[in-house]
Amino acid sequence: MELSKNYLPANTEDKWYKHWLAKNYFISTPEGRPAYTIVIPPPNVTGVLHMGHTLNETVQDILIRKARMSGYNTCWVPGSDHASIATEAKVVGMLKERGIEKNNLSREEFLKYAFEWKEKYGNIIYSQIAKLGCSVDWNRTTFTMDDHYYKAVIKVFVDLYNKGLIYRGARMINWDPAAKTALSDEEVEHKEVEGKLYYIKYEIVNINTKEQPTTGNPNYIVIATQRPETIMGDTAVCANPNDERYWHLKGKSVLVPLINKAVPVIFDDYVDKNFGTGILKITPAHDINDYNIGLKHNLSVIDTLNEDGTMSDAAQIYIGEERFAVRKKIVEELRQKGLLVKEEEYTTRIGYSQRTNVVVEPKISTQWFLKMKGLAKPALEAVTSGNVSIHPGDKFNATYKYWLENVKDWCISRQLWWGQRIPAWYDEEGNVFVGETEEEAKKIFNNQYSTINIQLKQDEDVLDTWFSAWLWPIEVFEGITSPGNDDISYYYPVSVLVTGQDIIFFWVARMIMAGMEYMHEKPFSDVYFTGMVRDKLGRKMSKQLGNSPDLLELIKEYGADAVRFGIMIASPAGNDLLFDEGSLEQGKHFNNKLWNALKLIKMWEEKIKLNGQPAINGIEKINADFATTWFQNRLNEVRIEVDKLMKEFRLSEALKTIYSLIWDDYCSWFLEWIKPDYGKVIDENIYNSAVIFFEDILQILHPYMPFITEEIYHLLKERNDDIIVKQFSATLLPDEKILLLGNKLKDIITSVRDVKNKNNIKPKETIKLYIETQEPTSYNSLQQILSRQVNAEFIKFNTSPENSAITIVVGKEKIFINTNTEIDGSAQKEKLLKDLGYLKGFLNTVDRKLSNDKFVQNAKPEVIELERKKKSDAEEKITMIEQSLSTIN
RNA sequence: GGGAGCAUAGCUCAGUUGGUUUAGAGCAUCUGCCUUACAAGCAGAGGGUCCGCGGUUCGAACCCGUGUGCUCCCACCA
Repeated sequence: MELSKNYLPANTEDKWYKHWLAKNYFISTPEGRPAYTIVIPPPNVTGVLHMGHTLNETVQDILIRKARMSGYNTCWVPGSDHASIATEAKVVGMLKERGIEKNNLSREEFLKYAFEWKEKYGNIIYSQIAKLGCSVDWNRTTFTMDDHYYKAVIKVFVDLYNKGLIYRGARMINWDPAAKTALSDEEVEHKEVEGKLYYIKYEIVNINTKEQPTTGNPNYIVIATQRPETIMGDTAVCANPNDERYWHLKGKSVLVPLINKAVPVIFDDYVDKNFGTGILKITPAHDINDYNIGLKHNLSVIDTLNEDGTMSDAAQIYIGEERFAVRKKIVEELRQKGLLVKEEEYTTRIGYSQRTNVVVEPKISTQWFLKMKGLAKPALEAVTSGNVSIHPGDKFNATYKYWLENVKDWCISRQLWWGQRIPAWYDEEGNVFVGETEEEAKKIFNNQYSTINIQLKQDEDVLDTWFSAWLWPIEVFEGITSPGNDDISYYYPVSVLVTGQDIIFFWVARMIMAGMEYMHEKPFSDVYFTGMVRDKLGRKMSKQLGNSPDLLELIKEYGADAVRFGIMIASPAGNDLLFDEGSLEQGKHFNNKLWNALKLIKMWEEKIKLNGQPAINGIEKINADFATTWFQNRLNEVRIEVDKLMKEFRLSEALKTIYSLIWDDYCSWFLEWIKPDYGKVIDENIYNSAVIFFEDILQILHPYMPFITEEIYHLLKERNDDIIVKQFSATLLPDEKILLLGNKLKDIITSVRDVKNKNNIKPKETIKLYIETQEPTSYNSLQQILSRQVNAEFIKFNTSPENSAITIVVGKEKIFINTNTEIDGSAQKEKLLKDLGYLKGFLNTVDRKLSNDKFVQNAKPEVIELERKKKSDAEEKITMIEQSLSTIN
C-alpha cells in the first residue's frame, strides 16, 4: 500500500462521516444502558455557523464521543431555532432586495418566503455541523417551529395563562423602531456613549410682571435633558419638594418651548436637587421614571413617536421626520430662539436592540407578559442546591443568583409574523379568549356569552423566540405534547448543556424554569459555559472587522480535525478564546505527525512480511522490553489524567496531555527506542505492541480528532470494527517506579545529547560512557536503549574512564563521556558551575528551614523528613559536581 | 452606583485544601542538523521582581488586607 507523503483530510473526512451514518452509530433509542444526552443549542436559521458555534459544537462532539466510547447510549439532538426577530429582519431585507415590501404581503405569503429562507439556511447549518464531524442523531433533528413544537409552545402559553401567570396589559416596554416590535429587557444591550445634556428655557406662565423684580426670579426655568426631541411629549415639570429655589412655582405652569403648551409644575421626592438644574421635564410616554411619576400625579401620556421612530402627529412639529434628525433640528431651532442656555458633554448609557442595533425607545404599549417570580424560585434552588452545576461556577453562580432574585416580568409578545402566533382571540368589544385553537376560544366565548357563530379575531402577534427555546430539552423529546413518552422518560434530564455565557438569562435560566414547571425536574445536570471566540488581538469577531473566518474555508484548508484541534488547544476552560490560525496550523502538523508514524509502522510491517516468519537472521532483536513496559505505564498514567480532566470539563488541558503523549512519548521516545537499525527488520513482538499502542493513542484522541483516528485505525490493520465505537478498557494504575526509571533514562539521554550538541559532536559520532552509580542493576533494562540513543560504543559502570572525559551529573548519577574529538572543557565547566550555583542556593533555603527551631517543632514529620532528604540529595550532588570540576582544567 | 472575575516567560495558559516550586506547558525565539517516518521535521538551549505594598505563618505564586490595572454582568438619575 502506498501512503501519500502528507495526510490529506479532504477525501478521508467525507468517507468516514458517510460510513458512520451508514452504520447508524449516531442513532439512539431508549434501552438498558445509561443515557448520555446533549441537546444542541439550536443555531439561528439566520445564516451560517460562526466560530462561536464551531467551538460549541466541537466541545459537545468531544463529550458525546467520549461517552459513546465509555459505555453510554449517547444521544445528541441537533436542530435549529426560528429566531423570530432576527430571521424576520433578514427575510424582510431579502425581500426588499427583490423589490418586495413586507407591508404589501399577506401574513401567509410572508411566511411562505420565511420558510423558504429557513429551508435554505437550515440546511447550510446542518451541512456545516456534519462537515465538522459532529455525531448528532439526524433522525431527531428538531426545528422550533415544527408542528409538534409549535403546538407545545401554544399549549404552554395556554397553560400558563390558565394558571394566571400570563397577563396582557399596557406597560412601559422596550420598543425596537427598526423591527417595529416590543422587546424583552434582556434583548436590550446598554452601551456607554458620549452624549450631550441640553439646558433649555421653559417660560413661566401666569407670572405677575410686578412680582418679578421683588422676587428676583427670572420669568423662565432651565431644564436639562438628553432628549430635546421629546419635549413635545412633556406633560409637567418637576422639582424636589424640599428645593427652595422652586417654591415660588407652586401652582404655576410653564410653557413647553416650540409648541408653547402650558404644563404644570409639580413636586416629587424622586428629583435630585443636585443634578442638572434640579428641575426635570416629565415625559411619561418616553421614559420609565417619568411614566411612574406620571401615574402618581395623574398626568396624561403623549406619545410623540410613531412605531418606526419618526415623529407622530401628537408631536405637532417635524411630523414624520426621524427622531435623531429631529433632535438636531430642535436644538438648532432652540438655539435660534435663544431658548438653549448651554450644551454639556455627558456620558450616558443608551439601550440598543440586540438584534437590529438601533436605539431602543421606552414606550407604553399593550403586550403580553409572563410573571416570573414564582417560576424563578425553583430555578434558583436547582442551582444553589447543586442539583444543576455550572462550570465554571465561581464565575457564574453569583450572576445567575442575582438575576433570578431580581427578575422582572417577561414581555413575551412580538409584533412580528415569524413565530408562534399568540393563541388569544378577541370579540368585537375586545374581550379576550385564550385557547389552543380557535374552536376552543369560541367554546369559551360561548360558555360565557351563550352566543353562537360570533366572529373572533386572533391576536396578530407572535411569541418571543425564547418562549419556545426554553422548552428545548423537553420538547425535542416531545415531553410537552406527549408527556411520559419513552424518549422523555429515558433521556430527560439531559447530561450536559454546552453554551455561551451570553445567553445565561435568555436561555439557561429559563430552561431551568420550564424544566421545573413542566417536568418537576432539572433539564440538565451540568452547564458548561464556553468563552467567547475573539480574534488574536482580543477583539470580538464581526463582519465589519473582517476577522470572522468562514468555517467551510477553514475546513477546506486545514481539515476538520485540525480545525477542531486548533480551536480546542487554544480554549482554556471558562476563558475567552483568542482565535489564531496558527493553532490550526499546529493541528495540521499534528495530523501529519500521526500520518508519518503510520508510515513508519507500515514500513516495518512490510519488512516483516518480506522476511517471512518466524524470525530469521537479520531481524533486529533489541532489548526493548523496557520501552513497551514504560509506554504501557505512561499510557495508564495519561488515561487517568485525561479522564479526570474531561470529567472536570478541562478539555483543552486534556487535549494538551494527549498531544504530548502522542508526540513526545509515543513518537519521540517509544518509536525511537524500538526502531531497528537501518536495513534491519523489527522484532515482531515489538512491532505488535507498537501497533496496539498506536490503537490506544488513536482511541484516546478520537473524541477530539475523529476522522484521522478512524482512518489510521483502519489503515493499521484490516478490521471490521470502527474506532468510533471502540470501548475504553478499564484504566490501570501506572507503576510509579517504572515511570521514574523512564524519566531517568530520558534525562540521561537528553543530557548526553546536550553535551554532544555543545561540543559539536555529530549525533552519528560514537562516544564511550562511564556511569558512576549506586544502582548499576537498574541499568540492565535501560542499557541497550541508552547506548543506541546516544550512539555509545559501550557503557561501563563504576569504572574510571581511560582518559580525560566530559563529566556531567544527572540526578544522582555521574556520567563520564569519552569522545574521539578534541573537546573544549569550558562549556562543560560553565554548565557545572551553573548547576552548582543553583544547588548551593537551593541547599541554602533548605538549611535555613532545618536550622529554624520553629520549623522543626511545627512542621509535619513527613515534611521535615522531605526537607532532610532534599538536603542530603543536594549535598551529594554538590560533592559530585565539585569533584568533577576539580578534574576539568 | 451594585456585583463578579482576572493579573505567573514575548503570547496563551497550568500550578487542586500553603511544604522536592529559587515555579511548569504549548506557541514564539535562539543554536546545530536536509540523520531512510516526519524540514508540516529532528536534537538541544535560553527566557520569570509569580502586578505593587503590608500582614498571617516555621514556611506564601497560593491565605488575609490594601493599592493599581484590565475584563464582564446588572441598575430608571434627567
